[in-house]
Amino acid sequence: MEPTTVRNKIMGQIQHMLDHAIIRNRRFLDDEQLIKAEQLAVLEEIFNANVRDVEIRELSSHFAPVLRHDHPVHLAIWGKTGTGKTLTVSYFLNLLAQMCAEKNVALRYKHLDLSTPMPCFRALNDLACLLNASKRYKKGISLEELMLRIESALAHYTGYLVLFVDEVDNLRRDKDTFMTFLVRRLPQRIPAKLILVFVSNRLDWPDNLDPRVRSFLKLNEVVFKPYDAVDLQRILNIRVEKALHQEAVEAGVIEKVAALASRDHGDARQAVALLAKSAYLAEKAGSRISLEIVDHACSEIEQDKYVTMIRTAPRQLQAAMAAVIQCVSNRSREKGETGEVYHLYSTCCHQAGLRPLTRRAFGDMLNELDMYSLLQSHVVSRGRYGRTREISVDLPDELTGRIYEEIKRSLEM
DNA sequence: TGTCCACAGGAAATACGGGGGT
DNA sequence: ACCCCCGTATTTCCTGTGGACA
Repeated sequence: MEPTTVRNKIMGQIQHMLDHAIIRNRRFLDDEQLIKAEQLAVLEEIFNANVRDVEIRELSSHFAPVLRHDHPVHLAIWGKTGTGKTLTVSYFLNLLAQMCAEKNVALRYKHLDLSTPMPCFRALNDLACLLNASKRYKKGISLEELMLRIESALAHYTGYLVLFVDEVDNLRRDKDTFMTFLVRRLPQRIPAKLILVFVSNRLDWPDNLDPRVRSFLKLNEVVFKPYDAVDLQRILNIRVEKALHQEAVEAGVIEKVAALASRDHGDARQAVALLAKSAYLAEKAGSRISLEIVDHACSEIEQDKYVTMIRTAPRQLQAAMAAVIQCVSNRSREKGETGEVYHLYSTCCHQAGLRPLTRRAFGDMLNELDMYSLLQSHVVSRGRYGRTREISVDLPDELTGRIYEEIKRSLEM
């Protein structure tokens, strides 16, 4: 091909992409990439659209006594993931801190983020870091020492101290030690007026708490309901304004994304992800975002979930899945049965340098894969030819292929 | 009707691994 | 550094099962 032809072709393609640009500011489709101020700006708009109104009002009435120098009780907040608990509370506490500053009420708030599971030690350590009371330790310092440092850091502070403990149920071991410290010991040892705010996504969270702590803990409760379709539409609209060229979004797209998201989770983050994927696909195809593209994006996200699930699964589980896929596809047969699949599984393990588990454990793995709906299995009895499980894979062929490739890569086979 | 296949799946035993205490 | 403890993963052992077949 003539060099000029190639050049023209490439330039034409680039021009075409520019003409059909859909995404104006990619960063606004992914919260991770936004800096704090921008996040707050987005939030502000969301709240201005009357989303989370009820919850904010409850928070307000809970904290109102602070401005009258009263001491409110502690607060527990429940809601599923992606319902905006963390963001709403941070936003609210920011505002509250501002208001208090204006009215000369001393108030500090700290956000203790337990979004990854951690034992009591790390939680205390993080808290100490937040209060500038200590540096980060891996070990080598006793819990008592940490507690003392926290206490001495606060020894001269007499105002309000709001401690926002995010995702409390991630406290692994010794959670009672931590809770006892926060609920019983700390308030007695420091002059500050302590207000604890616990966020959790499980309703039954206080149930497995030390009864002594629980009875001591006076709680007010706020529940965050999942977003409904209308809320999600508002949230999405804001994102569209910031991130996309509006004319590239066909009518009904937002409604559709919102409906899909509210139907099966009500998680705002996932709704935005779906919008982002749609925009991305549309841009790649050089078209506007249409309803079909949303469907397409939805199924891709769905598929991606399966692939990441298998990618992050333990290797044994991967080997088991590989065996099932081999059995179902290679022999052009619909169903596999336990004995045969187990045999294939042993071979897989051998190839991947794993020690095969026993049949018993293998059966449990099949159940697990079934739960993730990576396969379907049910037991049948074949009379005097014994009982077995009929195992089938009910996923699009293309997806099965992707999963298999993923496993091969991961197991190096 | 009894037998027996080829596995399911429960319970208890055991191995493993990581973290805490000394 | 060492040992102990505890929660989890896996194994071992075992009983149960539906229906074809004789």
